[in-house]
Amino acid sequence: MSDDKRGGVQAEKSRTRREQILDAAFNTFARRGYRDTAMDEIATAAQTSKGGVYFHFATKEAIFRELMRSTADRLAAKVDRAVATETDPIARADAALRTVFSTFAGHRTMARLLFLDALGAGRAFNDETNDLHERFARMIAGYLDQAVVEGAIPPLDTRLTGIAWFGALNEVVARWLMADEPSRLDEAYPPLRALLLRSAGVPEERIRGTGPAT
Amino acid sequence: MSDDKRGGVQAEKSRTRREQILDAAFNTFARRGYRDTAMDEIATAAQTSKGGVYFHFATKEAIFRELMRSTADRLAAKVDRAVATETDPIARADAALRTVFSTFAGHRTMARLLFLDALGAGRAFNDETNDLHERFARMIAGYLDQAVVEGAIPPLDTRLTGIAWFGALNEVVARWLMADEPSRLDEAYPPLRALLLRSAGVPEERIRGTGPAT
DNA sequence: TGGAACAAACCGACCGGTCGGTCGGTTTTG
DNA sequence: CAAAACCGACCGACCGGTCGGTTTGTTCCA
Repeated sequence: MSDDKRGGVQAEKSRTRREQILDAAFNTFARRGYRDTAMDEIATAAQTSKGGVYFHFATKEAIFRELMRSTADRLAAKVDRAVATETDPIARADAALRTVFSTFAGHRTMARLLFLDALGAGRAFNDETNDLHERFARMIAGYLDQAVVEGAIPPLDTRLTGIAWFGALNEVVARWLMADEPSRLDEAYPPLRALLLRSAGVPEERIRGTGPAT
Repeated sequence: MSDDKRGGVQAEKSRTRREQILDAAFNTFARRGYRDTAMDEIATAAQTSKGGVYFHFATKEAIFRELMRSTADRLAAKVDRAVATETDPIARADAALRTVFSTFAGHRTMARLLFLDALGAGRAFNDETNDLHERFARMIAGYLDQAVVEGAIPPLDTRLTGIAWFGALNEVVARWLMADEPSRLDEAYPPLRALLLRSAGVPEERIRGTGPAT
């Protein structure tokens, strides 16, 4: 977009200021959420004025968009690079997962910006959402505990599994809501069922065997 | 909270009106999101006035809270009931999953309210978030496709698996961000790794075998 | 070299609109 | 007639975006 080849002091300063603003916006968005962040805050944090910010960016949304994309770009590139160093598919999965984890562990803010969807609204919404997730994750974990006790599945980290199951379910439903994909939610049931059961160590015969008529 | 035993016409009407408001709020929140819903909208949709709404509820947040909780209660109860009809753990998992799916399929609004976290903010945030999820889900699916081609994992619905994996990862990270659990994100790596690999049909020996030293 | 002329970058007071919540008053019910 | 329920005009705070004006850097010519 901006291939400024002329390296004047002015253009240089401009680029720097742009980065300052992006940086300030990144931190503020990650800390206070999109809606609760005022343009004045970004301006102040970037040590400039609102007018200055609006010289570099058209709207608040534009800042957010650019931030989101570039951050995601960086993460995706990092993962791609890590994956490229391996050849075995499983080693690749390991590399990808480890890259994401270590990146987030080192940059909580990045994780917040990219992965905390509910951060768009204020505290009220956020807290309530949080409780809901916690609640369902626990519910699933409880059932998993029972299954372990009854010997239906091998012992495992039921807490983590509950969280992961809920996350997977949530995401599938969210995709359906947002993109109408699949057109009928039920279509996602068989593969998701199989995936979840497998993930808990249910033997393949049992998965195929007990499946309802679809 | 409100154990009104006296069954006067007044109290009855009051309860009805309360329900009306809750109902209107439910629909409006689900359609337009928390922040974008104005109290006047709720009032109008409930065929009353803002003053009327504020007679029954203290704040906007209180309405949302009650709505979220009661809706979650209903869903959880429904799942519990469905699960109770089965004894075999796998049949129970089936029942739970099917209940959620069919409930949501029949009540999209409920799904939106409960499962679309990003709905708290406006369109801008929502769209961007949506793109991000789509992007990473596709990325994962792409790698899974490779793994299938190379024969490392059996053929499966890579699209759905990509979505589910991302959802699981997202949720684990989100829990860490919100509740500091686990305190160090890395601690979630081994169990999540195992869970994801298992879900894709990687044999148990491979999962245990290739694991990094941690 | 100096300085006029021009443009890029920046500033912050201000505007327009929104919205949660309030309050004095009115209607309905017991 | 008292209490409950309801109404809607209004208030005050907030906030994204604008705009006229100022500062800073760049160019070019005498």
